[in-house]
Amino acid sequence: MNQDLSEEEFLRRYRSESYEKPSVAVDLLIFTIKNEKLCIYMTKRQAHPFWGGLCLPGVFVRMDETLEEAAKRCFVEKTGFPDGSEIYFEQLYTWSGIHRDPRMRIISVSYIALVPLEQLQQLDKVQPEGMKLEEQLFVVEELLEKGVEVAFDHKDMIEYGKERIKNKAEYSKIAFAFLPETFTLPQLQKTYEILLDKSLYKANFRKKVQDMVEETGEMVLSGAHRPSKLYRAVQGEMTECRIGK
Amino acid sequence: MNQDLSEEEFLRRYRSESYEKPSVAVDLLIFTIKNEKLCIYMTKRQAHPFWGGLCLPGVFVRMDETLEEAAKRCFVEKTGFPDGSEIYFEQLYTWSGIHRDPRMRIISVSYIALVPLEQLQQLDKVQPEGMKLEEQLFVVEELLEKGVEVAFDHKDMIEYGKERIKNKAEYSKIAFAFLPETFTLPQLQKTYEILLDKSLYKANFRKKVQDMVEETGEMVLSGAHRPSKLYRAVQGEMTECRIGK
DNA sequence: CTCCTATAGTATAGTTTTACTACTAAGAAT
DNA sequence: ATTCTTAGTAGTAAAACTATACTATAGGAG
Repeated sequence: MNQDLSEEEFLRRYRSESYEKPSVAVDLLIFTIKNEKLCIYMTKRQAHPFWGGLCLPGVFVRMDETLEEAAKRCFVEKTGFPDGSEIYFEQLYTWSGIHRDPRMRIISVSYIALVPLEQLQQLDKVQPEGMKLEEQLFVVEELLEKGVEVAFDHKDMIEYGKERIKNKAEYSKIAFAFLPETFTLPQLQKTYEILLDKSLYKANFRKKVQDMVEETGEMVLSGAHRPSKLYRAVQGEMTECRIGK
Repeated sequence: MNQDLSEEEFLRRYRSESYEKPSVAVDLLIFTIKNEKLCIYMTKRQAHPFWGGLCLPGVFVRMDETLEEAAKRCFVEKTGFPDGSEIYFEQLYTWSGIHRDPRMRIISVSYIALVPLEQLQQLDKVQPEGMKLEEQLFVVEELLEKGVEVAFDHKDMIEYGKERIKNKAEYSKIAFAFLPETFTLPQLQKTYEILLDKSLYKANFRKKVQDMVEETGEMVLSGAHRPSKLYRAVQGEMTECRIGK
């Protein structure tokens, strides 16, 4: 046996293939905003364990794909989403509890996907009958309540994902990921308020976002009142931004 | 074949063991501050690939341990660190590039450990001769320069870890993790300045941290000038804090 | 002993941000 | 025309932040 090799090297070269390995999966948290509430896509389990419980969509990671590719594959397989439109993806956390799946050792890398509701509704038009995506959206706050049956450690994932989104809403532009290409400022403000879970002052809010948006020139009418201007997100990376205080 | 099972379930129950799986490893980023610079512990590779290049310590994840346990085991194996004193650990990111290790598919979960230099120096007293930890500390900024040979994707990890620390320094208490139990405010300020990579105003800084620290009653003398008070971090979770702006 | 230098620590003025109120604007409904 | 509703703007007091100037206390030089 080659004494020049470090232990690590030794392990890597000679024994790794013969050791038992955990499986690696990706679980996907597809968030959207519906009826002014943060919602997440879940399916009902039709098998043991956690029969009847709600669970996140997931796939096993293949040998020829990265985690991000697996997450996107998972998204495509569940939603029938066509290439082209861009979806916000972000790695969330890697979960490794030894018995998190009672059947076998699975390490799961969770990913967040943020999708405007309009886009999910678009996708529903090309779904095979039955299974409409929109009908599988659950209000995050309600899922997190005690007593709700969520499979595996997926409730922890949702809690963690919700917090991540809340934190990032403060200093990044992720709120825009929940909105369509063009939107009004009241819509944008409402989105921030939902994510941050607090109300904001209109005048202050507008000052803060003014450098992140630009007018499209169009207006939208949404009821018996003054119409509002349509905006779009200005291109380019963040120039710094801080919304919630 | 049971048609009641979802595809996912089907995979999990019947085929997962027979599929090829990636290996799962943990790589550890041990950060400390030395000579007023952010440094990281690295070892020199004595084998192909990347012979002579610097790399992070890592271990394969065992079937009976979580990722966090593997990270701590890695730390103990490299440093001889005794149980008792508390070290800050945090999961950083999971790296999955298909050829990130040219020998085989390894998915690596990176962890950050923040250690006060004094503690590494303590550990050195119980090291087997040779291999002093302190001598394997490298200045992060220098490592990230072009031309420096860092093995695998470990340069990306270091870059990412550095940014994480910088960001978290602003709104969390991680700066304290680089300091011993007791410290002076100029020391704390310097730590923040190193992590945030900018200078801060003394008076303003002190106002901001005043609720996070408490006086020990002792003083320290460090030269031909007024001595400074010793402080310790106040217990309890963050009450909110924002240092760099 | 006095003065000088160096760093510890404090006081405070000026600026920006935040919290909040009050207004005008523009559509629909009556 | 009047009223209702939401869009959008103006302005202000209080709080927080930025920046500078100050005092305090040690060692060392003369």
